[in-house]
Amino acid sequence: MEERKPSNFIEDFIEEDLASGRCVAVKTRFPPEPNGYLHIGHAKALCIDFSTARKYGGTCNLRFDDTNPAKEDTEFVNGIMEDIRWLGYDWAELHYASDFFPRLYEIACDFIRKGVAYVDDQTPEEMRLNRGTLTSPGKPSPYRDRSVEENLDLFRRMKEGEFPDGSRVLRAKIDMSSPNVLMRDPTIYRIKRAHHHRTGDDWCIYPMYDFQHPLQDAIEGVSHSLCSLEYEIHRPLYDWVVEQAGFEHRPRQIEFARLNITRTVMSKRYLRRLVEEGYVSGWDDPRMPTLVAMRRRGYPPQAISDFIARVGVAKADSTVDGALLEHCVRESLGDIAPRAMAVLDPIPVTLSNWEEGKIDTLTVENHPDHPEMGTREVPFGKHLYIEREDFMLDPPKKFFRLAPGREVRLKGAYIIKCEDVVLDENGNVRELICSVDLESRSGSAGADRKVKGTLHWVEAGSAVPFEARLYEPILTDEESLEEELPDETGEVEETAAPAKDFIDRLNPDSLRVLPCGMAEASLANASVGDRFQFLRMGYFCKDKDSTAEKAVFNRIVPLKDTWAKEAKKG
RNA sequence: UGCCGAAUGGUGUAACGGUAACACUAACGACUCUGACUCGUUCAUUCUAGGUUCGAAUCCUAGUUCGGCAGCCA
Repeated sequence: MEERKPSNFIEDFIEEDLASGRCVAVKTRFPPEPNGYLHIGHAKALCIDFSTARKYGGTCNLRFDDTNPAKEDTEFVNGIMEDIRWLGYDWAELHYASDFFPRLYEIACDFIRKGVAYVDDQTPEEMRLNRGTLTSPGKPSPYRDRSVEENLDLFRRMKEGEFPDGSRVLRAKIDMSSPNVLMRDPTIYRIKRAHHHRTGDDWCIYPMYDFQHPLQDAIEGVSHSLCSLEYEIHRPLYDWVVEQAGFEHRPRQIEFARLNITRTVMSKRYLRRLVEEGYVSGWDDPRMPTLVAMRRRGYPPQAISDFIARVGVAKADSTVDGALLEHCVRESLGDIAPRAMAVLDPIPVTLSNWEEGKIDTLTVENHPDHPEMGTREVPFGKHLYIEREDFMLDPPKKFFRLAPGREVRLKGAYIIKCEDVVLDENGNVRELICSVDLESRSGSAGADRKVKGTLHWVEAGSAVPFEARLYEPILTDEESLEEELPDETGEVEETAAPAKDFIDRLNPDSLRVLPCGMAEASLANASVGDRFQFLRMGYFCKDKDSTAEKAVFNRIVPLKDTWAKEAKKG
């Protein structure tokens, strides 16, 4: 049998549990709340949950923690299921916390009977005050010692809808002076009249996360409950709840650091704001870190799982460089995306010594490393387009593209020489007049002459117009810049300017639209979702906004560009 | 001032007492009909100070720094 080595601390624990017999079969769960779309941060948790189970021959459930009807919706449960499948995972069992409301209610009653839960009539404000502070103990509620009968009655009446929202809660009776504030009689049920997307108006009381989650894990028979670091402090409560409920089988909660990516918003709250306040076009705006957005933008799912695998799992907070994700996307696309030529920002080129109306049909490979991907035919004629940035009137020394009097090869076609430049009244380049070296046709006997640069191009008469949408990270680098400027005294005054709203950190250039692109004729047949490498410009994916008149292509990710860096240096 | 947790290159992970590895980034070079890809080369005395040991990133002690916790959110 193949040796199975643990590759992170979670698997160390699992090995330990397997060896000690504490756990017989590995069972995990992915427990999203359906209150938004999944983002790449969820993808990390998801990949860990599913792949860990898979590695140990176990199973992983999908469970919707739908215990807060105010924020949840069916739209999100469907979206979440779609995203998980897109990433290539499938769940063993599908559960909704809401399916277990009756059972959870019974367990809560058991807690009351055991004397470990009570109904509290304090106002939220009173509860807050009596909870104490981080450094001082809390005070017991005056209702803490109600009789079992009274508690049972009150709790039943809470459920029956006799009391207004917020008037009472059910609390676990633990320890009001615990150094862990979460253990100071946490609320486990609240009254909330809101329409639930699955149970409708059947219930007006809903269990809290700290009660529902551990019990649900135990009920499902989860062996390892993997979650992010912020729940670490909940673990004693988690264990307490499971123990009080008398489950023989005790799930083990293990926490890991969540994913952060540079210049990326990764909080559902903020993502929601971006959508609701119109900073982006929706949850699937290609600038969003949501999985729907990444899918629309053209990220292959395997690039995401590969990225997650490379990021690793640890307990230390960290921020991964977005360049790693881009690298994973390029790597997976490099091999599978067919090549094509498209000019994003065209300059017309007229070939002075090419006969008007004459078309030469060239055959070009669809992938330089994969001949089996075949070839396609590309027309070449007197009128062409090249990329505006591939021409300079007065080029610096290291620029080896087109300039007055210079030669370049047009990819798969001929070598041309810039003979004349037509400027408009503002001095902008309107058109280039070039001569062709008729002997230099790719593949012909005279084609081995070398020139410094090779450009992509498109034949004007057959070109397909399109709109290119180019993306950058949604946040500027500002945050790090701010951090580099600490006050001389080192003191951060409380009167200092409040932390910048993240809205102020939004990158104004996160979306750049180039509406006048021209693509080679073969792109006319592309379908929405098709991905290509536009030679020298990056990987692109046809967007759903495309119309019959004009295609829209999202740039998934640019190619690496050492010239751009060179040019920037000045 | 309480409790819980974490500190390894620019970034993220690895090394499970035996002499710091892998990936990304960056820089330089080779190759190139994509300035891509590919291929080379370069970039760390493991937060600090003590201690244990033949030997410490790993163990111990004391600090330092960072993160989380006082919802009727999850």
